[in-house]
Amino acid sequence: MVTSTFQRLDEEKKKRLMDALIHEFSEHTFSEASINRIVKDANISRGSFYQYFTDKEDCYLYLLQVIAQEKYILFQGVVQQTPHDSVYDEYLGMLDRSILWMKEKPVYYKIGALMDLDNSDFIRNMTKLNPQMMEYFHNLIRRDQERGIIRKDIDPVTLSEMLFSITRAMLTEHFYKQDFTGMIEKARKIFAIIQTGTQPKENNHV
Amino acid sequence: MVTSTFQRLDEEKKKRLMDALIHEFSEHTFSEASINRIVKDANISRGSFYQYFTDKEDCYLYLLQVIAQEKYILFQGVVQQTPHDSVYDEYLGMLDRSILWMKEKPVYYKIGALMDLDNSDFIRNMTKLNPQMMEYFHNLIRRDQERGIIRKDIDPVTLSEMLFSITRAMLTEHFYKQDFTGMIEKARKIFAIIQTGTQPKENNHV
Amino acid sequence: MVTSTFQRLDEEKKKRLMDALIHEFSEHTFSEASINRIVKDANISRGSFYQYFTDKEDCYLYLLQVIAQEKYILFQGVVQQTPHDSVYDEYLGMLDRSILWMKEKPVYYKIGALMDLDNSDFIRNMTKLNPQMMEYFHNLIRRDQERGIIRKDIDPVTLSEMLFSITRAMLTEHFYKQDFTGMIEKARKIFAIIQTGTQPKENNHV
Amino acid sequence: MVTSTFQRLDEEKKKRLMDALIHEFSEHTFSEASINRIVKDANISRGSFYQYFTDKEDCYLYLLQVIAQEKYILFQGVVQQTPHDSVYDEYLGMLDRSILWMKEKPVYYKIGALMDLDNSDFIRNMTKLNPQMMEYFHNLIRRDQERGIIRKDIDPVTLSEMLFSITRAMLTEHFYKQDFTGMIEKARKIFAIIQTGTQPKENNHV
DNA sequence: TATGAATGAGTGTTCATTCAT
DNA sequence: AATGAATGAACACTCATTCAT
Repeated sequence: MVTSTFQRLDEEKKKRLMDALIHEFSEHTFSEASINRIVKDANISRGSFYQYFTDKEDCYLYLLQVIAQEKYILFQGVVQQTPHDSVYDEYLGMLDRSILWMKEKPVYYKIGALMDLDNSDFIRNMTKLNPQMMEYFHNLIRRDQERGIIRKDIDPVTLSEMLFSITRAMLTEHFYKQDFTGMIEKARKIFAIIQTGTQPKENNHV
Repeated sequence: MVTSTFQRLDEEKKKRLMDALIHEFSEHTFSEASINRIVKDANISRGSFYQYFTDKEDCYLYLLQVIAQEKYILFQGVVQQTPHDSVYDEYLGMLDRSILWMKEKPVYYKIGALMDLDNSDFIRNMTKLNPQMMEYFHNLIRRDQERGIIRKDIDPVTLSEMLFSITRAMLTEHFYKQDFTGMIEKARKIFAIIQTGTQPKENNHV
Repeated sequence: MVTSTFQRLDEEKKKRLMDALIHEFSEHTFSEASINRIVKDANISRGSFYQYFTDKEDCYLYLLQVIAQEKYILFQGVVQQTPHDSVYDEYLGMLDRSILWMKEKPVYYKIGALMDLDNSDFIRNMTKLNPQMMEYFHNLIRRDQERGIIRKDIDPVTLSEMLFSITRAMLTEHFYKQDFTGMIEKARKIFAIIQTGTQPKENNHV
Repeated sequence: MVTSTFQRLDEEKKKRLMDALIHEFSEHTFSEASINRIVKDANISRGSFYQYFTDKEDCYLYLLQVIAQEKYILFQGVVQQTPHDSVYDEYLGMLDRSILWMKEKPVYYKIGALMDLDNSDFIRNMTKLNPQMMEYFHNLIRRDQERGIIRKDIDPVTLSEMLFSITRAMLTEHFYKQDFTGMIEKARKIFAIIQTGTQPKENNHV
C-alpha cells in the first residue's frame, strides 16, 4: 500500500517521483522496470522509495490507479454528453476522446499497453473492461431500442461487445502506427455497415 | 541460427529441451524468461544450451517457428474447405479451429499472447497479422459479393478487419476465462447481426 | 567515475579494497584481471564493488591515477633539485628515484608494465610518455648547450629520446632481474660514452 | 609439445591452422585468445586441435618458435653481410631489415609485442635478447676497436646494450605510429652523436 | 585419426530489498 | 523521516578441455 508518508510529501518531490514512475513504466515492462533508475531519475534515495511504497508492485499499482483516475475523469465527459445521439455517436465520441487522450498522454497509454502484456496475476485483474462503462453503453443501446433506432431482438450485451472489440482494435492499431488521421471516418464507415448490415436489400426480406 | 548440433540431438533430449522452452516461454515474457531455468528444467548443462542456440533470442525464434509451423498445418485445413460457404462460415470455421488449437495447445497460445506484449523490436515484427490469410478472406468477401450474398458497396478490407477484430477479441477473452463453451454460438449471433444490420426494417428504406 | 560512496568509505575497508586492486592488477593484465578475485580478496560483496566503481575499467583507471599521483609526488623531487648539475646528472637522479620507487613499490611498477602490454584502446592512450617531463629535459639540454657543456648543433629532442630509451631499457631489464646493484654506475659509464663519443681522439678532428 | 600428428598433417590443413593461429594471436593476448575462434577459423574440429597440441600454451609456444625461426633466417642476412662496414652500419642494416620485416609481417611483430606483455612465466623466458646476436655485435665492436674506429677503452657490452636499447625503442615507437619514414635517417643522426659525443670540441681535451 | 557434443566454472554486471545511522 | 551502504542471487554468455564414438 502506498504509505501516508508518500501522500504527505511536498508537491514538488511527489511530482518528481510520479514523473519518474511514468517515465520508467512507459518504457519498460513491469519486470524490466528498474527501481534503480526510478530513484536516480526522481533524485530521491533508495531508502525513501521503500518508505513510500512497500515494493515494486506497490508503486506500479499506485501508478495504474492514478492513470485510471485521470482516464475516468476524461471519459466522464463522454457519459455526460447530450443524450440525443445514437449509441454509435457515443462510441464515436468515445473514440474521439480516446484519440485525444492518446495524443496528450501517450505515456499513459503505453503503460496500459505494457500492462496488458505482463502476465503477473495482480495485473490480470486490472485489464478487465470497466464494468461501469459497459453498463452505460448497454443502457444506451436499450434506449436506442426504445427509440426505434436499433432492432429490439438484438442483445445489447452482444452488440456492445462487438463495438468495443472493434474500437479497441482500431485504437491499438493506430497507436502503433502513431497516426490517427482518418480513424473517425473509418469507424463511421464500419458503424454504417453494422447498422444497415452486409446483406443486399433484396436478401433482406428473405 | 539453431545449430545443426541441436537438430542432430537424440529425440528424447530434444523433446526435453523443447518442453522446457515451451514451459518457460509460456509462463514468462521473452525478457523475463531465464535460460538458467530452461537448462535446469531440460536437465542439460548451460554450455550445451549455447551449443544448440546462439543466444536467448535464437532459441525463442526457433520456438516461435515451430509453433507457427504447427499452427500453419492446422489452419491449412480452413483454407482447403468446401468453397460453397459464405465468408461468415469461413470465419466460424476458423474460430472452431482456433478453439481446437487453444484447447489442445494452450501453452502455444500463451506463448503467442506473451509475445504480443513484449515490446522488443524484433518481436514487434512478428506480431503483424498474417497477410496471406488476410488476402484469403478479402477474396472470400469479393466472391460473396459476386454471389450476391454481400452488398457490393462494402469495402472488403474494412469488413475483413471488423470480423478479425471481433473474432480475435472473442478468442482472447475466452482463453483467459479458460471456457470456450457457447463461443461459436455467440459468434454466429454476432455475424447474424452484422449481416442483417442493427436497424429495424422499417428504418431500412429511409 | 569512482563514486563518492567509495571516497566516503572507512579507511580500513578502503585500504583492503585498494590492496586487492593493487594485488590483482599487478599479477594480471587488465583483461585477465578478475573482479571475482578482487572482491573475494577485499572481502566485500560483489554488489558493493559496483557501488564503488561503475565498472572494471573504472576501478582500473582509478588505480592508475592513484599510482600516477604517488609517482608524481616522488618525481617532483627530481625537478626541484639543485640546478647546477648537467642534464646527465639529472637523468642519473631520475634513475636513482626510479630505482627507489621500484624497490619500495614494485607492484606499482608491475602494474605499469602490464598496462603497457594490454592493447585495449583506452590503455594505449595512457602509455604515452609524460610530455611535461619530456619538456623539462629538453629545456635542461638547451640550458647545458648555453652553458657550453653540450654541443649546440645537437638536437635536444633527439638527445632526450636517446637518453630516455636507454634509461627505460635499463630499468626494465634490472626490474626483471630484481637486482638494481651497479645500475647507477653502469648508467654513468654509458653517459660518459655519450659525452665523449666512441671515436678515438685522433679521429675526432677528421 | 606439438605432436607428430600435427607435423604429419597435409600441407593445406597445416597452413589453415597456422594462419588461424597467427590471426588469433596477433589480435589477442595469450589469455584473451580463444581456441574456439581458432578452430572455427581454421575449420578443424575441436578434438583435432587437442590432438595436435596438448593445450593452449603449447600451440602458442609452437607459433612463437615458427616466428623466431623465420626471423632468424631473415636476420642471418645481416650477419653475413660485407664485413667492411662499421658496427654502426651494421645496426643500420639491422634496422633496415627490421623495418622490412615489420612491414611484410606486421602480424608477426604484433604477436611478439603482445608476447612482451603477457606475464605468464613461460613467456618471460622467451623475451630475453637473442644471445647469439648479442655476441655477434660484441665482436663487431671489438673488430672496430682493432680497426681504430672505436675507442679501445669502451666496454663492448655496454656500447652494444646502448645501441640495442635505442634501436628497439625506435622500432616500437614507429610501429605503433605505423610510419617508418625517416627512421633510418634519425638513427644515423643518433649514431653520429654517439660517435662524436655530445661535448663541444674545446671541452674534449680537458 | 578425427570428430563434435558435453561440461561446469568462469566472466562482468544488475537487481530489489534491508537496515543501521 | 531520510539516507545510502550492503548484499547475494540472478542475469546472459564464453571458456578450455575431455572423451565416447
